[in-house]
Amino acid sequence: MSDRRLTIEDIAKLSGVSRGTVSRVLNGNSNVKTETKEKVLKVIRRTGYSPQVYARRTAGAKSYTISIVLPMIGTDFYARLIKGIEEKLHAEWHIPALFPILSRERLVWLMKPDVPVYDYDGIILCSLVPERLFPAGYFLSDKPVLLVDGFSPSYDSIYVDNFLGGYLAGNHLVKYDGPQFIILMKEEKRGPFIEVFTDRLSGFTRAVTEKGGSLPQDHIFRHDLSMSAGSLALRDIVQKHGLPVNIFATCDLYALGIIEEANRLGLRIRKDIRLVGFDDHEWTGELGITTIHQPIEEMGRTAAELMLKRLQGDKSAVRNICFKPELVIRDSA
Amino acid sequence: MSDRRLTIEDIAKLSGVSRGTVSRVLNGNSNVKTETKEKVLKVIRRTGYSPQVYARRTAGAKSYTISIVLPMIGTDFYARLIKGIEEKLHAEWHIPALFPILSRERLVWLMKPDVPVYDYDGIILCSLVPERLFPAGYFLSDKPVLLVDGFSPSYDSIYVDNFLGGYLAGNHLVKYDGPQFIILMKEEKRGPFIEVFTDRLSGFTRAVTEKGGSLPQDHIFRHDLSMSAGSLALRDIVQKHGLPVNIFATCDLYALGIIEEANRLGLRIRKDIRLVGFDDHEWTGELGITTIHQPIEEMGRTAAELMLKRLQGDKSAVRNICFKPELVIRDSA
DNA sequence: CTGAAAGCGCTTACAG
DNA sequence: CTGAAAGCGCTTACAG
Repeated sequence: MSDRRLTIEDIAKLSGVSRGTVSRVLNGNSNVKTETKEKVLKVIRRTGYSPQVYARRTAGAKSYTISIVLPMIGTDFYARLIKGIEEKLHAEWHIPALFPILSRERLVWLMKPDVPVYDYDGIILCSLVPERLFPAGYFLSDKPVLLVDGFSPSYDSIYVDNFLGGYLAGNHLVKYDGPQFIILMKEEKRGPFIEVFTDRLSGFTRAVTEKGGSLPQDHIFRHDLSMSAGSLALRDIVQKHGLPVNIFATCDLYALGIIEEANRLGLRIRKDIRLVGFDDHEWTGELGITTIHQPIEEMGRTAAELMLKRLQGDKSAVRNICFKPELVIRDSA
Repeated sequence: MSDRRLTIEDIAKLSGVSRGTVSRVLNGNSNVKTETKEKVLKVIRRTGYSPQVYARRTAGAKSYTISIVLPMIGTDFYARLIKGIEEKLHAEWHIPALFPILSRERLVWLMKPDVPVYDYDGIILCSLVPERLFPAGYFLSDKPVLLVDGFSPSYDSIYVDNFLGGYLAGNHLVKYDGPQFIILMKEEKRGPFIEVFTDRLSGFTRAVTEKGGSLPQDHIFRHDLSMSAGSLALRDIVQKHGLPVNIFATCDLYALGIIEEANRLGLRIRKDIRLVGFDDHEWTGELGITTIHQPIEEMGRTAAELMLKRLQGDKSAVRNICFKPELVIRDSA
């Protein structure tokens, strides 16, 4: 046997039919006599032949695959989002291919049109803003493009009202005495990624000031996205400002770090430290963290459903779907 | 302008050259007169033309993309592994496309040959065992296939000695008085995924029994992969067995849950509970968790390097590269 | 340096 | 039901 990969032509010869017939049994739709079909199938099984996916697509077949571009993997947020997307896609026999933007260079790579991201039936961009991503202001694709955890008037967008989320947190924390603090992720201003943390800060600030409070610059802690960032921030806060304090941890991971550090410092959650997180990840229940719920899986499912509709040819106006976050009160505040 | 996507033919006509010449400037390798090149480039820019990736590949181009099949996203382990892979791939202008196996159905999907996973230049399988995955016992691909966090004599494999990891943990914990416990993930026996936790259990058991100790069935806790599993297990252990206890948390996430629960129960780590984790994730340092270090990023980098070599035509014998885990002693034991 | 042509591995009307 | 043929959008020797 030669080393080269088998082609449809080989299978045709081997089973004594034409290339077209092999293609028909491969695709299973059109009418092929059972007998012929069996004959071809037998050869396929015996030889282990498999068609080249890209050749099929060159010839006009669908890929049944959706590109998902996302800033990272490894966080609960994206794991839940992808889970929601996968769930719905799967039901319609589509599947996601993930392209994480793990480095700055990958961002310029994304702007090249001849990259496999654009190779599939549709594209879901997570937490990205096309207007800022592309110099021309628009996205390089003739396929349906949809935004999750991101907003643009020009694209289907599924997102959550982060300002409101911050506001709800603030509105709850101001009921306690003591100063207000916030810890959030450093975000590039008007960079390619959506600035959800900045929105949460804005909403929080609004709530605090509305009640006559204030949020001085040194009550705002910006860090990278990690548990230890929460620990660090708490240490700083307690050292400089004493107790009690109220802290809005703009993601649950920070809240976790804060609780850890509080334990080490022997501080009491709720007494010394009032804490509100963000995301309502599964483990926050057990830890008694009061948090802002955002329907992450549902956003994913909604996005996938809309994408599927677009793929079926739905040409209706751009949809912007905004979910409302909710305060989930538990022990920590 | 018509609605259909521009083709290379359109660009050729528009710039008054042949299709071949457009292709040459697109690929940038062969000699094209600067003048001609500029002319074509201008048309490309003006029209926003981009070539179809799959058509290029049908005609023989490489994809510069590697499929990564992995059981989940959202854990530190896979985030670090992918980071390592991406790093090296990126240096050689290749990129990873991620295909998480989020459901059982996706596993049977994976066995279909006409699926985009097999569409790229190479395939890296994470934590999967081809012999068990495929009925025929071998993998359906004519491209290079490589295993990370998995082992097979028939495929390039990059993995860590999990038995040794468990042994090191046991060897350290037996120095303390009190009974030994282990918490690990439920794994399907001889399922498609590699059973790393079972290996860690075996190593641990060996160390414990070697020193004359024992590990009764009710000292073994099997759960899903979550922080709260650690909490649950600790509650059970303390309730039934009193203090002090020694616990091998076969992943750091369990250790985190244990520390959380210990705090809530008012138990002292190291005094009441001696704890060894697994993975040495970044945040374990801050928490003072004694843990088993495995070089996750390095495994990723090594895998990517080897894959790149295979793509360059390296036909040398199958490589099995086994990394040794190390005990990192901190406060928790 | 560049055009005309053959070829990549498929699919899908079009006939019969 | 099935073969022969045209076509998908590219690339790449082959000439000149």
